[in-house]
Amino acid sequence: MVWFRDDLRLADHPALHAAAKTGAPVVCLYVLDDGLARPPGAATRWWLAQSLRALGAAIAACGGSLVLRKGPAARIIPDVARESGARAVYWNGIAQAPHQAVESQLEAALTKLGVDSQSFPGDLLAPPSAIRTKEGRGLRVFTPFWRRVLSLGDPAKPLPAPKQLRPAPKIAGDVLESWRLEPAKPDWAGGLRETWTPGEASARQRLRDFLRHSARAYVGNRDRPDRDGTSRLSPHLRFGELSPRQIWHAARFAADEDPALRPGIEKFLSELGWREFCRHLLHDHPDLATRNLQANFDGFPWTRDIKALAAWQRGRTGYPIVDAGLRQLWHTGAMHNRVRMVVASFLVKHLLIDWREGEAWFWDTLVDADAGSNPANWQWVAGCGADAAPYFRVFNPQLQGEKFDPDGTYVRRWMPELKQMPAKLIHRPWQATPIELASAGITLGETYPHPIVDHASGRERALAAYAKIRKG
DNA sequence: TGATTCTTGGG
DNA sequence: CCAAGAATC
Repeated sequence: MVWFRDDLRLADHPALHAAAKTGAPVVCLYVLDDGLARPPGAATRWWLAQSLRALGAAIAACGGSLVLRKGPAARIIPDVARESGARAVYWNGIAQAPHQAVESQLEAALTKLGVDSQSFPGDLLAPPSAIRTKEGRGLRVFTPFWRRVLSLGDPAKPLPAPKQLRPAPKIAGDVLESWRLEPAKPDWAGGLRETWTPGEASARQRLRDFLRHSARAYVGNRDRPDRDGTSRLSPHLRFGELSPRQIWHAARFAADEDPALRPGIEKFLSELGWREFCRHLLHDHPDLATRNLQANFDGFPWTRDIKALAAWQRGRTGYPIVDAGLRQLWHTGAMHNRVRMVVASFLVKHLLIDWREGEAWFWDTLVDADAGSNPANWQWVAGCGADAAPYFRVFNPQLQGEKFDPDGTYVRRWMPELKQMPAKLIHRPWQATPIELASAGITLGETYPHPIVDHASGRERALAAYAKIRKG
């Protein structure tokens, strides 16, 4: 039996590969365990449903079948092992405390039943145990961390997908729809369906397309939300439709074939490195999503402002680049990386709202919401993280817009009310004259809001608040 | 993976 | 007056 988790693929799946190699019939099992780790948000639940459908179809095409069960994994899996007469249960390990706890409970339960169990690595380029300081601590700064990972050389070559699976005896399972992972009334997932095709096949296609078409100009384009320059692999990676080492080897191969890709590939792989870094951080700090990594932030004077938080969530802050980002998120379940930094800085610095509020919103709305990356990067922006952005770095939303979306293409795409605004003014509508506003069809305060905080005074307020906790 | 303000040196 | 760079938040 193979227990599938955040590894919804057939290729480079060490547990599945090992099970298929035994030549015995293989039961493929996915367990929806709401009590394990952090309950998924609405957007990731939607993705999970699509990805499970794709995985089920792929397994069926090899002659096997995917069994779905709901409940505590440590109880369900031994149950299914007994029902199916499984001799062994294999899975790919997840280096996160709650998952590791379940893995060891499960191992004990299976041993009691006389069922063999085995866990395989495959979710990371390097295990946390391999990247330690002399004192045995995890690295807290990205650059030395990534250097250490690179110094280990290439990770193992990806494993092939099994060509055939011997069918196992029929086991009762849930119907996917009964899990109600997808929204029904209302069905808000239209924008997600337009934007994404979950599943392993689509993930591999996207990787190929990226390496073929976007890697060359990645360095210049990756920070430009108005261009199509990023890989958009994050949700596929989040659900393990691709493994990091598949990406690593495909990218290296592409760079070897075409040296012109090398700078882009190097930068791209370092982004994979950030994912790795965040997961290692989560391994060392299981409470990453709730606790400031820098304890002096525990007394930070956050404001509770429900109305400002709601304005931010719905993209009604009066800063076009911020609002466009949050609308893109609401519609598609994703946001361009550059804009994530801008909206996060705005929430935490201009509005002085606790980073956990923003983290929770992203957790619920992002299709790529990741237990490591999401909290680690929010902490980074807030300045309380391991390798934190300096506290005085307050993004100016107007300048960020003008620099990274110079023609306003990105803003216009997500903010139809600003469509008529000329590029010169699109990132600062509050400075437009009444005539300019009228000819763009905008009434400030009605069709588009006034800025909910003034940038200069918001910046001063943030610096004053951060000054209070500085030395602590 | 910043922004702002002040200084400097050229026109 | 302005661009470029340094200092500071």
